[in-house]
Amino acid sequence: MATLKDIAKEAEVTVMTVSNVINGKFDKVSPATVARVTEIARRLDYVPSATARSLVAKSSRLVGVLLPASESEGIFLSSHNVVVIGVIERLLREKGYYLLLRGISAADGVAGTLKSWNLDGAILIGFLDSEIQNLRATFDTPLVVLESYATHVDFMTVRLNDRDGGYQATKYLIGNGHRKIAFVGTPMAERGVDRERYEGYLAALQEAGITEEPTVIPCPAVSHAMGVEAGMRLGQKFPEITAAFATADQLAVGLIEGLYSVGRQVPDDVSIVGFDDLEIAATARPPLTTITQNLKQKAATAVDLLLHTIQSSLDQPQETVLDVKLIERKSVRNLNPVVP
Amino acid sequence: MATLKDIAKEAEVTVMTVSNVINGKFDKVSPATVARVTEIARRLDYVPSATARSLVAKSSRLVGVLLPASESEGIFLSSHNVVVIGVIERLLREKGYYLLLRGISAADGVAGTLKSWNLDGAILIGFLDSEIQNLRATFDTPLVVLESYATHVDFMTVRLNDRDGGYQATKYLIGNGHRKIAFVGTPMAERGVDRERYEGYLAALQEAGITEEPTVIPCPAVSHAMGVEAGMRLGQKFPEITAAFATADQLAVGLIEGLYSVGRQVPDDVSIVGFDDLEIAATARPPLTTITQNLKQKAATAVDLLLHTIQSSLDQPQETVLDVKLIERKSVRNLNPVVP
DNA sequence: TAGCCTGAGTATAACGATAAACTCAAGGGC
DNA sequence: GCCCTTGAGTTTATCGTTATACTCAGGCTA
Repeated sequence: MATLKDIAKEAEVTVMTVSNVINGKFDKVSPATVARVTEIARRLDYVPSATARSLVAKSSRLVGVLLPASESEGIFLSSHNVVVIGVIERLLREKGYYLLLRGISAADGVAGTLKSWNLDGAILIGFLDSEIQNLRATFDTPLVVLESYATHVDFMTVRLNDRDGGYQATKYLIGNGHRKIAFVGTPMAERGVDRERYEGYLAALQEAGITEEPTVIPCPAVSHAMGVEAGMRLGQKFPEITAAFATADQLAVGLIEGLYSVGRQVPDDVSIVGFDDLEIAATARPPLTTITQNLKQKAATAVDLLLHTIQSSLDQPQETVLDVKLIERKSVRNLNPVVP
Repeated sequence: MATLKDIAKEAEVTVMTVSNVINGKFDKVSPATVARVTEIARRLDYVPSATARSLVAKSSRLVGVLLPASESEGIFLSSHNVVVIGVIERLLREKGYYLLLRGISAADGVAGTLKSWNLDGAILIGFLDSEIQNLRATFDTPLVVLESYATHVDFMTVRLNDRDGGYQATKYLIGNGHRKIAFVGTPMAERGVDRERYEGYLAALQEAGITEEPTVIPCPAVSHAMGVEAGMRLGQKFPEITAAFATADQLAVGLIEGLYSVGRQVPDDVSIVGFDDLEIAATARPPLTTITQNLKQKAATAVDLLLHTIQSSLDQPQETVLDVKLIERKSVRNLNPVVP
């Protein structure tokens, strides 16, 4: 790898002059020298050393994308995090930043030696409240938090309007004539999103004047298998239910299968609305009506927020709430009489 | 951030002595000094600067994971690449390396300024032959290539035994009494894996003495929608076909739906075997019999190969072919008469 | 007692780049 | 003719670490 020194020797100037040319500070250098140095740099295929630069500059142009890692399995990338990370990567790249991907395991001294890279900032995805506090204490760089289940925010956060998601899903079911609507999820969990979604669900019920006790099928995990189990339970123990709102698409897809296995069809017997709009939602049978989030917008907001904070060095707590909307597919049956 | 200098000042020794303590070179330092310096380092929460280290050392402890990026959409992470990257991340982390995730777009000056980080090595996932040649020319560090569609290999590669996969899938269908078996994929494409799988398919047919011209449904893209289309075509134009081998699970799942839409059921009317064992294979209806690959093994092999090459600095072309196996689910019907 | 080794450091230079201060000749104003 | 400015660089110091060579006092050997 060619260095400034190599170019300087060949061009018979000092490294400083070459540095000035490379960085476009032409007011210090004669046009003839600029041309000569530029040509030599191109010929030697010169690329400035990022490590040397970040040593002298305050900035490393390195952004961490941090995810929780279990001891045995490493990081987990859910299918929407995959999209989010893809968008983050592209935006950072376009802006001249580099992405350090890193799993943070609990045992790992919180962030281990990650500090050594002098990150300009980091995006945290999917951590619990306490973990975020730890990370925040370790890094003095700007941090943006995504997919946080945190209850109180004293850092930059981007999250969905989960409450409105629950509300829209439930209202849609009600609009299709359903009144016995189950909630499939964990309203009381540490997973704050489900609590919010549950509140939206309740609000919609109340607005429609549905006063009976809501039916909740708790799901301690978010997985297909859990959904199947929930579906079987729902089908067998709650025959009066005509619709369900599931707080995750994996659950919703499992639900369809669980219901089917106990002889109940979706949407003919039970209607379902999911949440997340994962790939499986579109390809499920029937295709799943679900709450969709603008993942690209989420990622872009996070990157914008982070880079803006890095550049202005004003790191203020701030919460950005993104809209969600319902996307209509074929998992809900309209119970309303047809108006002629 | 505390530096060696800060510690040195407080311990009243030179930075060199501190450096020796930090790096465990105790033969140069008295036990008393070791204790004192260690304590101060801990108290100041010292972490060595990776940038400074990689400037002086030859090694940066940084490994690139490079993926193709389209101009508009950024990198694409298929669901098995997600698993692969997760495992790569964990293994690198355990070994003290850091992962730089980076999309490479064609327009991007091949690898742009990525060289500036002085990567110790890189893992390339999913590039075309020509792109790999370009990247190889840009980087003088060890490279391991995964999911390559390359036809000839003059670098380290880890790939599946695609031919055997095609063979196993087809043989399984034959074993279940099928003789009219379609191939759904692109045998002639640049995508070399399909060609291999096609060869395995042909080999199995031949072995079973099936001599009729094979039925091929070409699929220029690998997507659910493409599969649906193929399924409709298959169902309508080839009513004699009782089974199909699809070279990707997305195609297979689409196929099920396409067949269904023209009135043919899987597995009752048509049996299907897929390839890849994506998450959607297990949750499809019916659950898809498919060819599965050991993704963790693939990732681990790549990391081992890379780190070993980095440490021994012996970069030799080498091809590692991993076994695949068929995983039996419910998308194949047994046509054999039941033996009493 | 001169010479030598050893333990415990220190001093210097280097990695690649940049910021800031300095040099030094030519040209301009009055 | 003298002083000041300007253009086109150069010099020096610095970022945080590490490798290598050096110092220097005390103890040991012959």
